[in-house]
Amino acid sequence: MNYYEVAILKSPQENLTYQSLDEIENGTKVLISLRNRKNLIEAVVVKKVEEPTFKCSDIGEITSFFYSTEMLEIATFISQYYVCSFGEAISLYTPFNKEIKINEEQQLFDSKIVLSNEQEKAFEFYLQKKQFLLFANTGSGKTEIYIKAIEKVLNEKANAILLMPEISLTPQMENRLEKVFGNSVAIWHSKVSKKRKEQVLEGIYTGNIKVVAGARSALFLPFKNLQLIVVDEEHDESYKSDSKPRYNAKDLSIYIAKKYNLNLILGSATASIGSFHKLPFIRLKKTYFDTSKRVYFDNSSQELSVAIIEKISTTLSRGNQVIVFLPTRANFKYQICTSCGKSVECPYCSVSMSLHKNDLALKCHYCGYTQKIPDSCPSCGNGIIHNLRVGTAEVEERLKELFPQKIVKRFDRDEIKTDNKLKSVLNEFNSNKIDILVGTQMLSKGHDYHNVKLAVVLGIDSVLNMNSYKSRERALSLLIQIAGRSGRKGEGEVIVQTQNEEFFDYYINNSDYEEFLKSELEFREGLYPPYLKMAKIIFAHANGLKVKDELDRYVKLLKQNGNIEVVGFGQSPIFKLANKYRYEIIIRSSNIKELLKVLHSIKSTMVTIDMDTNF
DNA sequence: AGCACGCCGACT
DNA sequence: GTCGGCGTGCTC
Repeated sequence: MNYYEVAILKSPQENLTYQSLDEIENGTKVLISLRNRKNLIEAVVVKKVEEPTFKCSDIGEITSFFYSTEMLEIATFISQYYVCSFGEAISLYTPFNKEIKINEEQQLFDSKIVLSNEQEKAFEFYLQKKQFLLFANTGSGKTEIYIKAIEKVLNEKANAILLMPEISLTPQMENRLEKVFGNSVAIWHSKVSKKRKEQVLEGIYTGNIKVVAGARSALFLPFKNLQLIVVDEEHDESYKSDSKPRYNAKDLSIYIAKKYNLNLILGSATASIGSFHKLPFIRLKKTYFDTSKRVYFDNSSQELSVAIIEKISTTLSRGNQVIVFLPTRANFKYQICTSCGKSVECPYCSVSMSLHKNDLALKCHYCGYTQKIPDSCPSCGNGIIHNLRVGTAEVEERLKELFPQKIVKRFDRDEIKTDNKLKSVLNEFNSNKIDILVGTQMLSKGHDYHNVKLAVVLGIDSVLNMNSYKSRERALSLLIQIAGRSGRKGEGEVIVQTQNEEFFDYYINNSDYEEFLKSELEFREGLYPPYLKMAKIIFAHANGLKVKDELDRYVKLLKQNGNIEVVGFGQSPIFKLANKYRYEIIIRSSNIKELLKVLHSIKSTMVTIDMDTNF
């Protein structure tokens, strides 16, 4: 009889031991029974072990799917670093299939791309360093370098992965890749249909699909000979998963590339501080079109000041387009009573609800709860609910009043719900059928706008004033990303509404982002990442008293540990979410081993651990 | 995470 | 009396 340690897929429980008469290789996917469950469940053989002291059950079925040694190793790392079970970590992967034969036919690609001198230098740097940060201004031609690098790897019979945040939002990348790699490239993200995913997997198994451009999950596809990972817009915080395992696909890419000596390109116009600290970088500043950008500041606090309206008006009268950016989604972020100052809160989550004018309703952004707009304040009964902080729909309405002869459209998650809608709005905009596009973060994410000569940035102060050590990085990179959308060909203007002109002006007009990264690194030394590690311990339970007790118990316990520091603790920013009360503890340490030891020692059903949390 | 067990209130 | 609520605890 053989005995095997087995990890149960998607289960938080520890590995168990099963027996079988068969000789089973490590990584094989098997089906087992568990005492309390009626159906067979999926598990992975981790290793062969000695006969245990307790009685074992038989392995029910051996499948033809298997996880490679590398997959098992990386999953081990994930379970250690991001604090989850091995079963949860390995579940991120799609296994290989033994039954499908690989098509060995060699295919050569010719991108026909000729790199500029600057780009050539960056490519040489890549060949020399293997893993590097492509710190390249908007419009300096990052994509050509990605394609060249992918082309080279594919022509050496290897595979490549290109990670992008929200790839479903960037159809132009898809087009460019398909032009060069044809049927050998596939797109992979959560919105790809089940049927298409099966096709793509089949293609990866047979070797016909050699490169995948995708979201986080593309990192876990069963490529036989992965040699390159490209992480586009590497500063983007959406690479961090917010469900268990809470891994960061960018950080994991760095880990994997270093461990297996793979090629790695992290690309961004506003490089993250972490990557800037960790990797050699090359700067690409020159843009194809000689763009001259002028950035103006406006310190008014009205939604649309006279100066802003004038700028928009001038731009439009010259036949050019305008984008207007806001950090919030709905019409107004907060509804505040003019008499008692309270806002209307969601009954399930302790957050203020947002106004959706089309539906005449208040909507909770976290749980989706919707209610009618109350006629008077629900707290004091006599005040009127007043709108604070403007949103996209409100600005859209205002602009339509101001420029009735112009076409104004909204570009946010409420408006753009499908791929087709996205493509059609982008098409309309790029063929000049829309004059002003009003939107949120979505506006800043890598789209090419050809005729935009003015970017209006509203509400950036609310990003800068958020209570996080990352606020400055977030606000400045966001501003630069949006500014990059204006004047891609020729002259462009940006007008920023802010009370913090000094900060933005210094790094935009007098200095640059590299300078900012260096000063920020100085500021963070000894206090924040990348110099030390931070983690958040989240406590959640329907019983508010119970969870508070648990929090207090752990605060006391953690404060006694000399190897880590309790930075803070208390109610979560959203105290009540989906009917659960939430508290959190933030800890940090320069000693990663000790930090992880502490995190692994926490055994509580109320707790979720978030390593390298996006504060 | 599931899933069962078990101990309490409300129904034919 | 038993149906079903979800709190607690276990899974080789």
